Amino acid sequence: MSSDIRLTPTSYIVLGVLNAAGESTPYELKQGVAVSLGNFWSLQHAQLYSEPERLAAAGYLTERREEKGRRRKHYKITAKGRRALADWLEETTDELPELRDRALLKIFFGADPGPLATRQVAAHRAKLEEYERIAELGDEYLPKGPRTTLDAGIASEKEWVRFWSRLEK
Amino acid sequence: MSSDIRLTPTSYIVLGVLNAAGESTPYELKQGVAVSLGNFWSLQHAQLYSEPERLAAAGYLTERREEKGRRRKHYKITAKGRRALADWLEETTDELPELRDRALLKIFFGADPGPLATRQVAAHRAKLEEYERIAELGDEYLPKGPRTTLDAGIASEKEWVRFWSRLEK
DNA sequence: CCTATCATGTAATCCGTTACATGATTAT
DNA sequence: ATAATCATGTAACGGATTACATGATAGG
Repeated sequence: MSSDIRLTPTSYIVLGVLNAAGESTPYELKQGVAVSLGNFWSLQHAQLYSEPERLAAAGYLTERREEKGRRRKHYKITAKGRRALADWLEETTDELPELRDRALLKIFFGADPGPLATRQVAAHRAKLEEYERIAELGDEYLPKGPRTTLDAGIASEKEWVRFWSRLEK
Repeated sequence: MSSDIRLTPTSYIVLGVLNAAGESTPYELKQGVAVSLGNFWSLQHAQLYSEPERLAAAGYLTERREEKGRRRKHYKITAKGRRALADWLEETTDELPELRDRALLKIFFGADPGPLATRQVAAHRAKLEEYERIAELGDEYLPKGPRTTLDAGIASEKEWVRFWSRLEK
């Protein structure tokens, strides 16, 4: 039973959200992810249908389907799921993120920085403001984890605004 | 002829390297990518075999196979390939990168920041030093594009060192 | 000469994206 | 009522990773 599968970041996102939110449908997952997580790790909505299925088949979630009406699927994390999540949370890692910035890739291959920089500065400024507006809400509205990642996002966006601004001239 | 395919960042990496380096084998591509590009956009070596094949089938590259010995494949960019690369380089974009940092993902879901931060600080410091050593070589050894992305990498690593250091206590 | 490592390639799998489709709700 | 949008789901495709495999070269 429950063939063992590889758990990807996507898996942990589903487990994490489900653990915090309790039983949810894929659509609710989507909502949960979009809010804050989506800013630094976005998912396609289709993944929020297929991934829970995968996890359920392997025993990390239970699946309950509505009998009538929309026949929606509801997922809930199991003990096995909670354990997997907890284990993952405890493991440290020295893996570094990659930038994977398409604009930067163009620069690498010799694109003219000027026009690119103009658009990138604008886009990063907009994102930064969005984050700062959320941060102003105050800590009562944000759990500690999301709050910290928001700080990371703000710091990172500030750096990018600086970087592209320098390139703009 | 030459069914049209979707060009992904991977495609442009192959086109870009091939454009700069001239005719190359997948292994040489790998070397070319590893050096500097690999720091912010890494690829699996297998992709450097399959992607050129895909591009060649669509007319962006020519493929020449050694008749004897290792029967290695040599790829060269075509006029169509150069045009595609040039077009892509000219297009600006306001697409933003995502952080996609696994360590940060753990933080988001409530992992204890301390132990994670310790390892991350060390890893980011090491990367930063590696970059700074390259930067010290001076601009004669670095084309302008790679030099700019190196600067981005340095700025970004500094920011991450600051971020994780703050979390460490 | 043997072993380890580098160089080279293919195959299989699987995850992620894109596309397609339809059932509910809300707004006009 | 009708259109538009939100909510929900499946299917197909393709790119990326992993695993497998073997030929060359260098070091002991």
